Amino acid sequence: MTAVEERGISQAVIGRLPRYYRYLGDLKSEGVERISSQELSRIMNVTASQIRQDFNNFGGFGQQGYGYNTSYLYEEIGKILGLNKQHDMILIGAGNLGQALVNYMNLKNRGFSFKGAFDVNPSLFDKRIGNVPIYPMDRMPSYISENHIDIAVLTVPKAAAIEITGVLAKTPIKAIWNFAHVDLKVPDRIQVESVHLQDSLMKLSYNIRRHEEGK
Amino acid sequence: MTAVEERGISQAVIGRLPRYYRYLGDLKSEGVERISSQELSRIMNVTASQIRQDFNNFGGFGQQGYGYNTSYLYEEIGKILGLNKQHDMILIGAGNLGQALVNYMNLKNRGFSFKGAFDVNPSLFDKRIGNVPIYPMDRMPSYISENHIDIAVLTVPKAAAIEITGVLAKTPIKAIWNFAHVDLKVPDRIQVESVHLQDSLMKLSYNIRRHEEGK
DNA sequence: TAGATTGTTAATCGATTAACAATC
DNA sequence: TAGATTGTTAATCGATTAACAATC
Repeated sequence: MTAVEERGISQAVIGRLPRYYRYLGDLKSEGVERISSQELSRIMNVTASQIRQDFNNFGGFGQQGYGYNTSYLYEEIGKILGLNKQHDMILIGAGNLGQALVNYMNLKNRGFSFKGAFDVNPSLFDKRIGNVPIYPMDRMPSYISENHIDIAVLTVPKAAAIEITGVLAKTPIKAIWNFAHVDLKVPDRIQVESVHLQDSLMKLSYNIRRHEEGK
Repeated sequence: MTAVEERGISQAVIGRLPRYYRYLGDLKSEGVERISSQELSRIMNVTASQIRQDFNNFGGFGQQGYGYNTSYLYEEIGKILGLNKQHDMILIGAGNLGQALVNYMNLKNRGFSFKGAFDVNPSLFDKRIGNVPIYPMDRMPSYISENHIDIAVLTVPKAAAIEITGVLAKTPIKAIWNFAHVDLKVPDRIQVESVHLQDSLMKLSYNIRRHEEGK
């Protein structure tokens, strides 16, 4: 796999990588040393063809007549996903959802770690979320520069999210994990991934209605 | 639009409906009475063709030479998404994330409302999340039947999620909104929508790496 | 009526699946 | 070597975009 070959992978493929990673992690901890695309296709409920095509976007990870080495494939997909690197994060908006994310991520995901939180509410400034201190919002830009923060996690209302994104665009932040119900406009150098909980619930609602109406 | 015509809408289309709904809601509250597919395409950054095709899956909502009536289109998409119906929900797993979701949803989304929460931790049983009481887990199945609960929101660890899904399959629950990092197996009559936060963050991580390596 | 814009068919594009030669 | 299974090309399928006739 060379850098050049990785050009132009579709988001459909990228979107499937975390799921492969999860299943391979499970197989690995079950002590499964090798797996064929056929076996994996049965477990994951996708076609073996798709599995082989997906992996081949990044070069050959398997061996004819043998299959894939579970540990090796797991590690390689981890590298593709950038999970071998440390990602330092800040929380912007220390409300319920934000606090839950900090507690959740700092326990489970070693590669991703919250270093600080920011809010506009002064009553939070002497508090912490677990070990993570809460600072006033206006210290956010300098904190990002000084502490080499990679990812800003946005858990603020819509209007605030747009405003703060403007501020973030002037910092060396690399990415925004957006939980606000709005599409953010950012320079190309900043990656955005949005979690639109309302949209997710609406899809569920659609499927309920559709099933009830017998379609 | 007849029931028959709605057969076989692709998930790609369904996935775009909440975004249309959001933009139309914004336009409506800005006082915009009509909109053409071309104008909307510019605002939403998709093709006008796709907009017209998407809407036409559900019948004609527009008028030649005029465009679409913003309010009417908004209401119709709302109906397609089942947002005109009340959805009663329970929380299963009253941890950080679960509590955040209850506080978040009960404030913002009138159609979706949490009626109760369930947990295995006895120290929570006399507490509430906002107005929502927390009950012992073993009362969950009877509560669902007696209170006609539509949606169970799963914010428990992986192993518990699988076990609880087995219990839910024996109740008249219509849908599961799953936040556990696992793919749930359910009977066809139960709809599942998963929010895999780890997967979302991994996609972001991939895009950071890819951008840094100049691809 | 003339202009605008939908609804809808046709063309294109991309993603998925099938097939099979290469090779371990 | 023979069997198994990948890597990869070809075929199919579905989704997106373009084009334009219908019609408000």
